[in-house]
Amino acid sequence: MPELPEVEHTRRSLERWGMVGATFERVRTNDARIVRPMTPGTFVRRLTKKTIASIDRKGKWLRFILDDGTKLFVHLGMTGWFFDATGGAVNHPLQSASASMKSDLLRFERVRFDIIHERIRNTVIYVDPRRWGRMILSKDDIDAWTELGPDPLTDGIDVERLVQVLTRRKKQSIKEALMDQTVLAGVGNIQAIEALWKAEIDPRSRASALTSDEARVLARAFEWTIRRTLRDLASDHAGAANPFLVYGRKGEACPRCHATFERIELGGRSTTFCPRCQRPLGSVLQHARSTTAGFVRD
DNA sequence: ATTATTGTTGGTAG
DNA sequence: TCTACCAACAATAA
Repeated sequence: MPELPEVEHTRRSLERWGMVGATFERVRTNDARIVRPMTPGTFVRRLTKKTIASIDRKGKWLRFILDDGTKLFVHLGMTGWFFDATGGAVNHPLQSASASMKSDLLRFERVRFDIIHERIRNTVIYVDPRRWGRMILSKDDIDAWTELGPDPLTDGIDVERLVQVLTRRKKQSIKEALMDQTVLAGVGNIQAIEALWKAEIDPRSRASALTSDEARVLARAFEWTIRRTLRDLASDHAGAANPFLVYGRKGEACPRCHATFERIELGGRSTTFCPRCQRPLGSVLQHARSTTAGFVRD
C-alpha cells in the first residue's frame, strides 16, 4: 500500500496498537514467499517470545529492533497492510478502510502476530494479496536498508547532495530519478507526481538539468506533499476519495492553471502532469516568478 | 478479454 | 563500477 507517508502512518499505528514493548506470544505464517529466504517454521521460531524495543522506518522499510538485538525488516510491497484485530485497519490513501473492505482483505492474511503488552493481549495481522511484501529477520542491518538514500521526513533533503547525485543521471527523467530509493528513500510514483506538480517541474526533464534553486523548490514541494498525505491519513475521512491533487486525475483540470492533466508513461510508470504549468528544468524559476507576480508566494 | 495498479529485483547491455 | 532498460512477481478492478 505504501510510499513514505503510508509506511510512516503504518509505523505510528503499530505503536498506537501497543507493539513497542510487546512480546510475540505466538506467530503464525505459512507463506514461504514473504519470509524468504527463511522458512516459515524458522521465522516463527526465531520471533516467538522476543520483545519489541522500537520500530523505526527509513523510506518504505520498517525496522523492528528486538530485545536480543536482532532486527525484523518489513516491506509492504504494493499491497501489504497491517490490521489490528480489535480495532480498525491502517488507513489506506486511496481506499476506504471500512469493515466490509477489511473482511474482504482478511482473505489474504499472510502473517498473524499474537502479542502481549503489560498483560494486555492483542493480535496484529499482516495482509498482502499480491505477496510482494517481505519480512526479513536478521542480526545486522540488511543491504536493502543500508543502501537507502536519505529519508526526506527523518533526515531532511540536502539540496546540494540532490543536485550532485542527479547530475550523473544524463539519460533519466527527473521523475524516474526521484523514485530511485538511493536518491531519496521513500519517494514513489504518487509522491513524485505530486511534488513535481507542486514545484512546477515537467516530469520528463532530464534529471541532470536540475539547478540548486530548482532543487530547493523541489525539496519544499516534497515536504508539502508528504505532510499533506500524512495529515490525510490521520484524518477520519481517510480513504473516502482520492486525496491527491494530480495522481489519478488525467483529464481533470489543473487546480493551478486549469489546463487539462495528461497521462504519460515514464520508466514504465503512469505519470499524470499539467502540460501547461509544469515547465522544463532550467526555466522553472523564471516561469514561477512570472506566474506568481502579484500573488503571495510560499 | 484487455488494461491498469501506491514496488522491487535480477538479468542484461553498455 | 555505474547507469539504463525491461520482464517478472500476483491478484484484482474497471
